[in-house]
Amino acid sequence: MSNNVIRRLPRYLRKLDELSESGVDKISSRQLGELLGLTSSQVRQDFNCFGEFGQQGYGYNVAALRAQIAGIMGMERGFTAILVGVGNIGRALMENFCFADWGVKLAAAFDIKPALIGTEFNGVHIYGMDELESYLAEHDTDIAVLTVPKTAAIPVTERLTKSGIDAIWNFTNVELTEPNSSTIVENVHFSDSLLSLSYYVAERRDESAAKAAREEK
Amino acid sequence: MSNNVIRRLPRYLRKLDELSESGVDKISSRQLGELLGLTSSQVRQDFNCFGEFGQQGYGYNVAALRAQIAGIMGMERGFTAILVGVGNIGRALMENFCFADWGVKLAAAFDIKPALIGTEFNGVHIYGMDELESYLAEHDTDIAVLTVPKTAAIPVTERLTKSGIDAIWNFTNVELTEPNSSTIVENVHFSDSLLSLSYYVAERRDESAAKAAREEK
DNA sequence: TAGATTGTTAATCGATTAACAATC
DNA sequence: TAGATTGTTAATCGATTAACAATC
Repeated sequence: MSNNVIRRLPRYLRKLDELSESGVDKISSRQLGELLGLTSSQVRQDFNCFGEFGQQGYGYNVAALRAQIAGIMGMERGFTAILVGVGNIGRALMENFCFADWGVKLAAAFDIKPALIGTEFNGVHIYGMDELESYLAEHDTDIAVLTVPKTAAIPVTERLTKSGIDAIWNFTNVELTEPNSSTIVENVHFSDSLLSLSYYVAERRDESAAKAAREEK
Repeated sequence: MSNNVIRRLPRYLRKLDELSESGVDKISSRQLGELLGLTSSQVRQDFNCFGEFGQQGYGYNVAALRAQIAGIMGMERGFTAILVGVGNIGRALMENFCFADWGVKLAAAFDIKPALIGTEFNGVHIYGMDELESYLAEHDTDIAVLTVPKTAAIPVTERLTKSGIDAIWNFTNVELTEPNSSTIVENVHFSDSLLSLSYYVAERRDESAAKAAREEK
């Protein structure tokens, strides 16, 4: 399936949740497209990749479509995750990000700081880093959330993959994607995001300056 | 400029920084492409969007190319930012994310919690939310980092845009992009990222299961 | 039934890849 | 000079959009 489609599915999901909350229970591809800045054709093509979710002449049932997309994204599979590195970002995720809302169970966290080991954040137990391998040997784990400092990124990743972890949600600003690795890596690169924003701001400022120059003439 | 190209530029930049640190001072489009999983054609096309950065028969000078990309991304423009909402994510950004590395000056932060107002994080002063408008009236500000709780996202965004902010780095899980708005919004949607990862994990598990079933037959 | 909207095929558009002359 | 690699045009590929028959 095209990566572009995969990246749009979560947006549909969020918008459908929003519509549900507002009491909307049916929607057409045209309406949904307008809400997300997409054409109705694209919306229909996206859904048709996975089957027939709508009803001709009627549109899509919001709840049913939501459930279909949730299924496609793997939200009903009971995936479990561990978080490695309980620093600021790790803590922000543990305290403010609701993994369960997206079908993922955050089962444990790991850190090297003695003061943190044995404590809990939001009901999640924090183990010492030396317990990582033994924990993973005993608990089926699908995803590792990597929130360690930059310098620890590579060695910790090696320990994780050696213990059989094949999916990493990477919050370190280190490129983990290796050419021959079979590990699934999803990067949250804050710097890339900020730089993209910076580019568009720069472009906007140039346009304003050009416009001002034209008007002065 | 194509959005795809813009999203690749920060990756080139990070890789070039890495190469610089390792003492590499020239690189060909083929080598750079291999490091990032791109074809040499694509690398050359991307750079040619902005001018001629290389030298035939030689390749690209790492430092010069890095400087060119930094310029394109607006890193030399001295953009300033404020951060609104000093919760866990806000604090994680203030303490661990080096805005200066990407050419952005984080000049101030804002929160409603009286205990935080007047304190500093990493050298950045925290103002009360009621000082937001007066601060923005006095200080040229290019970017607002939005790290407030979900419920505050929309009202705070309105206050920001009314005060002339035209670029928002959005960490709330709320869709701010409005059809007719001229505000530049860059979203960091953790949930979208996790769901994409979840999709690829689900796909991988299905493949493994299919393979196991084939072998059993 | 008439109107609406899907599912799906065909047409268009844009992005990536291939190829190669220019040139260092 | 010979080899290497860019800059750039042309070819290919894939994604988006348009169109419309099917059908609720």
